[in-house]
Amino acid sequence: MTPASRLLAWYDRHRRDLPWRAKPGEVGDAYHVWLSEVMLQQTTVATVKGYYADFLNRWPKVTDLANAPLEDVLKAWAGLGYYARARNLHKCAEAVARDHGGRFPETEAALRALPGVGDYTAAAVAAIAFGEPATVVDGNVERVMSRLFRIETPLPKGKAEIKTRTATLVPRDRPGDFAQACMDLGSSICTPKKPKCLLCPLQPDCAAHAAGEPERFPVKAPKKEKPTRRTVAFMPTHKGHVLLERRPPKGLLGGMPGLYSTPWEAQADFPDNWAAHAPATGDWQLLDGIARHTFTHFHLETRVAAAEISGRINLPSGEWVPIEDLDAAGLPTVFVKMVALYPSP
DNA sequence: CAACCGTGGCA
DNA sequence: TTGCCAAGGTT
Repeated sequence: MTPASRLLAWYDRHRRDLPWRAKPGEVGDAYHVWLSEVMLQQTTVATVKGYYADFLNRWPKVTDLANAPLEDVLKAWAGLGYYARARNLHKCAEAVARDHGGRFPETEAALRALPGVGDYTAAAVAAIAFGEPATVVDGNVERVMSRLFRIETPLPKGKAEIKTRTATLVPRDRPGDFAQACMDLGSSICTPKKPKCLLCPLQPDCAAHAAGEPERFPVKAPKKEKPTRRTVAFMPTHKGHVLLERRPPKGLLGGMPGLYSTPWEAQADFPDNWAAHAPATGDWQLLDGIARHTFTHFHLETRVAAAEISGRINLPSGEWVPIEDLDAAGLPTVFVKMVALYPSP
């Protein structure tokens, strides 16, 4: 018995039924596989399920998604995070429609050239949807393989070695199932903390288990500390509406709607000249409470100021939204937290 | 190649 | 409460 055959036998017994997963023996639909893989980047299965169903219901084919306005796609993506994924998702759909006749290319290299498709996603779609013997390496596979082979090189440097070792295991006949089996094993058995080695089909092959130290792997480079940035955000209201800005198309929360605010800067306290950054003149009053949110590389603390705006309004990029419709405005979570400080009637 | 880029769940 | 982490990609 090889590790791959042990793993596939385990997979056939414990296979999870997921919305984007093909029935046993069937090949996956490339559009479904791609959409799910992009959504699953750094995002949990539980979170993705609802978004995946919404997207497929609204845009049944990749050409439908290509024809949708970017703004609609961003709004449907709101709350999922990493909004560059949504921008690239739309770009990729356009590329498939325009350059590939509405069908996904079937080789790993051609997939890799699409926007938002990196090494992992290209390999996953190639293996799962097209049966190509591609080597799929995600966070789960890194953990499984670093333990199996007891790889001491810290991540991310050790990823090259992990991919090389993984490639030697990929079975030519079931590369897609092998990839999904590795990921399922990593998420259910070979977990970061307290791995269930007694239930693991690879236990007989596992070097880290043999050494009695599975939890020490994968070895990772030390992380940097996150600074805290502080800002004052503005809720300019007018007859039951609030003024939102459209953020610049790239960068943090790019292309998404949000509240106007002072610049988000690392500082010991909230800015005292905040009123100078208000998007309109008014009797600005700081609301009670602090909204806290953590991004990938910094913490953000926000105080919110509100004012009823009267007189002439002249703000080109802003949009007035009924306060009661804010939950449907497609706001990123950080702004949902800020808005929550505003007293509800 | 290191920095940038969200969010929610959980110990 | 805090840190960790989850089916990564781009620059």
